Amino acid sequence: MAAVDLTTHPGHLARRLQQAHYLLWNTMVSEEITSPQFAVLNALVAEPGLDQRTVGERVGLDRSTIAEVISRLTRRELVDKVRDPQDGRRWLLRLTAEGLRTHKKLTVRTARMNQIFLGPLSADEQTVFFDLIQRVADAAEGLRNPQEPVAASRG
Amino acid sequence: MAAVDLTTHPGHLARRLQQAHYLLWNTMVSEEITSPQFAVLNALVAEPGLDQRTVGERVGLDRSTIAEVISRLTRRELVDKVRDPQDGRRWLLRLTAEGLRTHKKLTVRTARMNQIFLGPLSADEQTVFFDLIQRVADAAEGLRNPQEPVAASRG
DNA sequence: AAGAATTGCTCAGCGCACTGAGCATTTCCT
DNA sequence: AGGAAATGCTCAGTGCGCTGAGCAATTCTT
Repeated sequence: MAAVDLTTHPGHLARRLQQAHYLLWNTMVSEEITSPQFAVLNALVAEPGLDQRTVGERVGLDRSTIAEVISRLTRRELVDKVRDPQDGRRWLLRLTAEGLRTHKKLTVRTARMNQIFLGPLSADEQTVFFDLIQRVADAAEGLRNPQEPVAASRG
Repeated sequence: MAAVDLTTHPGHLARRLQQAHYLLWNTMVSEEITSPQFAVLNALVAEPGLDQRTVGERVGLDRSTIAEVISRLTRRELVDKVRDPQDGRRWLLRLTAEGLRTHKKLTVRTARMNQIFLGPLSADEQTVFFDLIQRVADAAEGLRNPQEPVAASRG
């Protein structure tokens, strides 16, 4: 008899929120391209020619996951991958024409979907919603990636 | 040049929030038992003898996922599974003694973790945080599971 | 009582997400 | 120049999460 109320557990809420989003995305945006895939396309629109690791950093995906996502995008010919001639370890990534078209199309649909998704909240509440989630996520990420001790400042 | 700002995309924020939580859980709560697994244990503490589908409903997992989670929990001997003698389609689920002990232990650690996780927010903000996320998630789930039309109330 | 529909569960297939191990290239240090 | 360290990526393994197809037991209908 020590069951806990999961509605006060942020992890549980985060999972439910993401699932709900996933379903809505599937019906309103695309059944082919997923939300993380869109995030990658978007990162490459902003900064063409990024390498794989950096793209992962921009969208918040680790080395293994970003590799898989990109392999799916290249298989669909939305992204091009070429070895960096300056540094043979890197793959440089770039959208194809088709990739750019896809990004454009999904941008519109995503905006529509977000409106529906956030519909239950007033404009003010939406702002708060973004702010709170971001602060929590940023702080937690900070716990894992402790800042470089900013060089040795004595002591 | 039509890149979008992902920090205003609830889906992206939800994913980051969940990842951040996942990492913290791993370091502060358990490397063996995951958050969804804990949710299942918790549901069975509250209502012993539930069937698989209903547990899934309680914690927000679909039929396939709940089957996998439960198979891991039974493999670890935290949960017992017996055929319902009244209805041969059902598996009835119940915690083992070990499962109960595990739930107890993790309840404590989870509470500690939640404090850290929500640390960046004031008490008031935490309340708002729960409220906003829950409203959005509930509404989105409602879109997918439209209420039974409450019988035919004329026209 | 027999057939149809429903229900609980399993299985295969896809995709996201992480870790640890390992490979190849580059860079850094002596 | 030559070895050590760092860096970008891949691979194998585990777990969550969804869909569609299918099986077996139950319930509903006639």
